[in-house]
Amino acid sequence: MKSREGGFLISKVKQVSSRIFDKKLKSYAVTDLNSAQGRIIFVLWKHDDRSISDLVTDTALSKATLSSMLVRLERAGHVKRTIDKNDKRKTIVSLTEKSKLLKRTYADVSNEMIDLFYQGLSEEQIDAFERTLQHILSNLIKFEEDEP
Amino acid sequence: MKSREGGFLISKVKQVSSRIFDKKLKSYAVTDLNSAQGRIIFVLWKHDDRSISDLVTDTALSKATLSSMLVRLERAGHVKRTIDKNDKRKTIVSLTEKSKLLKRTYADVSNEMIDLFYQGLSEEQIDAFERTLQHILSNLIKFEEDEP
DNA sequence: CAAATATAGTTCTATATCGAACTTTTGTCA
DNA sequence: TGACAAAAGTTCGATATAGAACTATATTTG
Repeated sequence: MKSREGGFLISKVKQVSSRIFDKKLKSYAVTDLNSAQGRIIFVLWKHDDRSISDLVTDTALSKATLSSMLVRLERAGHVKRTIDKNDKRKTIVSLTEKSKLLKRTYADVSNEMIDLFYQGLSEEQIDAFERTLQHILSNLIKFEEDEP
Repeated sequence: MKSREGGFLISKVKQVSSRIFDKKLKSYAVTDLNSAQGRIIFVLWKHDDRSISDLVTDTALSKATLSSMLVRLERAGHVKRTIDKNDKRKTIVSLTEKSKLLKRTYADVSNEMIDLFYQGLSEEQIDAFERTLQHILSNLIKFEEDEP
């Protein structure tokens, strides 16, 4: 059987790309948002006013992680948290104007990252890659849901 | 242009798979080694007695991260550190007997992870995926080396 | 309806991660 | 050779991350 090390490779890619992403953000004078926080803001740009449970699903982070990250994001003025009127257990996380202004710059950095990622690969290869990645993510999420 | 989010997907896959890996290790009664530490031990299994700089290359972690992780790994008895006779700046990291005994169990957990990862994919798809992953990693590493 | 259970978040504690600044040792070169 | 530069690690302070235990609210069920 062939030896596989997809998980190891993914860890390395994640490590290096986070470092580069953070450096690029700084080079664009984005000093009060890092790549980890950006992942959370990113999902809110796609769908604002989400509960923390929703963000757990969207980001694949634990609720403990999100809880503390949101404190920092709120302190930095990127999001605000309000309690859901209809269900007082829920917290609704919303973007502020400040974070909306960052969207364009963040998108530029993201695009630079994507260009770097996929340098030297064809559209077909990229399509196949992202499809496989999505498939792997589904496998993992299904597993995590089945044995909590 | 098509919207790409490979980096975002990879972050999520890394997040979920690390959580699952840690849970699997515990289920195998491996309580004094987690997945992050395992990544370091893993490269030492492939090539023992490496300097910390070598490990920076092999693991894609920063030297600051490795420095503190190795303290914990040494304290837990998984590795020992010795100063290179010929170059006193260098530290040589070596596996202990204890960590060698873990190799089989760790490999079992790794294989379970790989099976889960690639469930429902063909050998060809997996080959292509790992090749692309390797390509992306090369792109990133080259970039990081070029602008330090 | 009251008690039991489930859901949503927070807090606590520990590890992981990194950049920047630092020390020590080695290498270079005028 | 002596000063300067480069290389190898460590330390420090900050953020990221998660499991376990906890609080508060909502839902289910007898």
